[in-house]
Amino acid sequence: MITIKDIARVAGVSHTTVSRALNGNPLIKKATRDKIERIAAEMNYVPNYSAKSLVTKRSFIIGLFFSSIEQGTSSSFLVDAIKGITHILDENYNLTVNGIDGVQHFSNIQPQRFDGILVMSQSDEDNAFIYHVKKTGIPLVVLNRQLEDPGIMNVVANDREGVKEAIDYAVQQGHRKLAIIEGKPGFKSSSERKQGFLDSLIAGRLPLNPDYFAPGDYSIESGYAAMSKLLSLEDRPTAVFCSNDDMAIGAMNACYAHKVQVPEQISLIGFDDMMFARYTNPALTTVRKPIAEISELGITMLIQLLQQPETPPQQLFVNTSLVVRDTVAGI
Amino acid sequence: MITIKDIARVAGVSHTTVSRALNGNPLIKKATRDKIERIAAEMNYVPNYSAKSLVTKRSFIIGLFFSSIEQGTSSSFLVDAIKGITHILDENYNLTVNGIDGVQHFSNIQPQRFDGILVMSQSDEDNAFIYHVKKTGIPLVVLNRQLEDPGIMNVVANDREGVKEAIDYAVQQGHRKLAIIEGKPGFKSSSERKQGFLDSLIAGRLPLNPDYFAPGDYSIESGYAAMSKLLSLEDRPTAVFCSNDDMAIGAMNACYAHKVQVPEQISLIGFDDMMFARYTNPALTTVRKPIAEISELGITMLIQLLQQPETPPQQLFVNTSLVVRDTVAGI
DNA sequence: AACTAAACTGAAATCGTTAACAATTCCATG
DNA sequence: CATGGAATTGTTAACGATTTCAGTTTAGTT
Repeated sequence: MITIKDIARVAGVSHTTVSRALNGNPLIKKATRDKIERIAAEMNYVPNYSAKSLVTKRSFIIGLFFSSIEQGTSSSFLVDAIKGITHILDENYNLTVNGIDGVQHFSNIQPQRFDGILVMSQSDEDNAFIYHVKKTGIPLVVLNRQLEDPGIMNVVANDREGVKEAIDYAVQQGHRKLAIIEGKPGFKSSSERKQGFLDSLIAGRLPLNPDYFAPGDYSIESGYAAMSKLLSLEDRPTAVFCSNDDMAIGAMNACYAHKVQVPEQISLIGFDDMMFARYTNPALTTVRKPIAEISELGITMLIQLLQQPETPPQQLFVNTSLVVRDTVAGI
Repeated sequence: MITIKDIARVAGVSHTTVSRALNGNPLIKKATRDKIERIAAEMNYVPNYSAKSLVTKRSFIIGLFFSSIEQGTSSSFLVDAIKGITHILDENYNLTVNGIDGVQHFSNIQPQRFDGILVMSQSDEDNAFIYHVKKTGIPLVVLNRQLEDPGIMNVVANDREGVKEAIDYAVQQGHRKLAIIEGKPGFKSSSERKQGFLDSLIAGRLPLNPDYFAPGDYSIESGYAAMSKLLSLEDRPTAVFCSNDDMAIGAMNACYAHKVQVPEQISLIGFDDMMFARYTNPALTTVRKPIAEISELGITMLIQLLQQPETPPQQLFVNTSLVVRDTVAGI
């Protein structure tokens, strides 16, 4: 492996000059700089990042942390996030992917190891981790889950608004008996989406039937089970909002199993707009949650934070949008 | 940040002794070691990985490279791989996730930056990258795509066998007119699966109808298009093998659109067994490809390779298995 | 021509760790 | 009680970069 000293020898200058030339230090004369750059290129020089890190105290590693990657995180979610980030992040940085639940020792999370951290948070339980990171002083952006703390940079979708819009649409189509299959208890998104659902019903002065609130946990299976329960009701709802698309798919399966026609007999609305939503049968009407955009915005903010640590934390919202397909019928 | 020198001062020994004690060097007396470990724990010492890396020339970073993460890689694929790896990999290592198509400068891939590299390869085009890595001497394991080169550690599923088994099953159900929707041209998996398809037809002495070979590219859309073409044939096939589940979903949608009943009028077989395969309607009969197992085996081999660089490269096969659900009817 | 400020380059220290080699301590032995 | 080898521990020099501070050119003024 060749080092700046090798280059210095060839160029007939000191290694200090080489370091400066290669790092764009303005003190170096153009002629010298050009010569050094040429030689460095010829010799296929690549800086030793460990040495660089040791003295500059930067690791060139950005950590992306999910609540969990083993469970509860749907795959489109994870992928869209990674896509959004690698799309923006330049090649000098390495992106590492971890599950918070896999972090045994918080002590492994320190400034020397991560230049910045993105947390794709789904649950309040992430708070311990988030506050640890904050305490270490590592630049931090929390995505996807709205935080109470205004001291942390936060990028989220307005789930609540998005759901309200979708339910408004269903109401407008004539539905009066609306049910919800709720998300995983404890997840902020679950309560946000439920709130949006309630907002719409209340705005429309519709009755709230306790039977129409079915518990779920974001898994396909739970959607199936919840829907089965709703279908067994004497007074069935005419439309069901599923707190994510996975559960909507489970719900749709339950309808098939019970020989209930979608949307003729019951309407369905999902949330996320994952890749397959367009390809269910019938195609799923859902609320699009722009995870890729959230991630892109998040990494952009993080880079900003790396360059200007004094950037004041803000809370940024990304808009969801209603995607009308074929699972909601007019009444 | 506290260093081994701080600990040394407190413990009244030299920093070398501290280093040795903390690294399990057998030369250190038990009493001394215990004392040092206690102090280190009390002081919340965490080693500086940059410094460690600089002198040991190990980066504690494992790179996971996909052919692309922007396109062509289905999300369940990416996620299952990450899951499998993080499941095995211990916390001292960082896992970075990259797309080969995002690597601008091969020079960034050097031993000082990666202790080991896993390539989840889908295309011959990855070869340039793979051989660059091999040349640098970074321990390397290539997953998912079978290589010609016996000098590289390689973990793959026996796609061909798996497909043959699936087609044999369809034949056994009475099908004689079988079509295939092929995978992305240039991808090794595409030709392997096609071979498995051919193997079965040939073994069953069935005719090969050129109309029954429809091109695809692994995307849902291409499955839809290919199926539409097959359905428009005068002499339709009775069963269609789709080279992955995404295309099977597209194909199923085409059937719906053309009001063709699955499996009554046409049978469908997929490949991968992704999470949603169980939840299509009807549930998809498919070949399960154990990406998580492949990844786990791969990272295990890689760790082996890190510890014993002289481990001879081998080619390991992981078995696929036929998952019978509801898209293949008897004739 | 002499002087001075600006422009540029270099020497040496530093980051936190490991490792080669040297030095010390400890005990059993003669 | 000296002695010698084994068992421990310490000294010092890397590793490859950046940075501080000092030194040398260069160019501009008088």
